[in-house]
Amino acid sequence: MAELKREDSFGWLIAVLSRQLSDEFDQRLQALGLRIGLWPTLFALWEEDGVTQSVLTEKCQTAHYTTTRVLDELEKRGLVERRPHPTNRRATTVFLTKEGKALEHPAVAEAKACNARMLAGLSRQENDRLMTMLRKIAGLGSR
Amino acid sequence: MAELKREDSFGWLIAVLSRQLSDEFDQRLQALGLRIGLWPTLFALWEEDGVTQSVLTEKCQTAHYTTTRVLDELEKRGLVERRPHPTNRRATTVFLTKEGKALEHPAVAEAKACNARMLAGLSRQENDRLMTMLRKIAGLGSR
DNA sequence: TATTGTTATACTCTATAACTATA
DNA sequence: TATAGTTATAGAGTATAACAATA
Repeated sequence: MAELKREDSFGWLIAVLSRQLSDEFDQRLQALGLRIGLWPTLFALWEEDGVTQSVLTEKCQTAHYTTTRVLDELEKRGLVERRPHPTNRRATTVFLTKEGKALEHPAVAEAKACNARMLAGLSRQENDRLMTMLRKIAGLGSR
Repeated sequence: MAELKREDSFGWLIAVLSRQLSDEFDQRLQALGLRIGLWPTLFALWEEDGVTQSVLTEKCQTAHYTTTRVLDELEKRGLVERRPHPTNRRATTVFLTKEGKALEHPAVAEAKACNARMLAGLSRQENDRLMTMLRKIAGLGSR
């Protein structure tokens, strides 16, 4: 008999849910010609574009070389443009193209659908309580 | 302005927490000479050893080739033994060695410490409610 | 023909580090 | 010397598929 039960481990539950969510979301994004690896960067740009790559790196909580490669792919697909920074010649600023901007609505709709499906079994009150606690744990204040 | 806020997305919160947890847990396991990739298989064996690889594959929700490689590594480290199945000559049964069994207590202690640190900001009642909701979402009944 | 397990291959993510160019 | 970004390389996870042995 094990010393710990799976279902009693927060980490185990989070790992299971994370896997379920990323699988489902990745599949949904395929319908838009995207993949989940492109999502954090696109999302950050929908929040605010015209920022430098180092800003994107920080917002995505990823590594600078990952940002480089994701932007290469996004640029190749015509979703973003790299433009020289007006004053700092080392820096590059990143802008969404019209095509990149147009993807926000359908992509966010898929994200919302994904969340809704996962949380379908909870009441509105449970849903709110859950989100509040998760934000607290993730270190985002109670809001 | 974005159509969706990060902190309002269940999926985004789960992804952040999953990353935090796996980073912390992996670091804790290093102190025991383990890594996180070995954990699901070891955990399944602590629950019950002497099972076949296909059973482990199912319990770990992974792929059969992953089980093969993880067991290769565990065997090389002297934590498990593969033995022929008594009646089915295709199948292999997997047993923990004394060393593999001895790791359960310290490894589970790290898992519990990891969970406790993540949930430190919640009251006992919040903790219980959170776990109940997560189990529900993950499809594990309300327990 | 289906099952059990191994191997080959490839793609993504992650991590370290070396590199260019600018500040 | 530090910053911004690119590139090379390697380890780990994941996926498909081919394969051998057995049922």
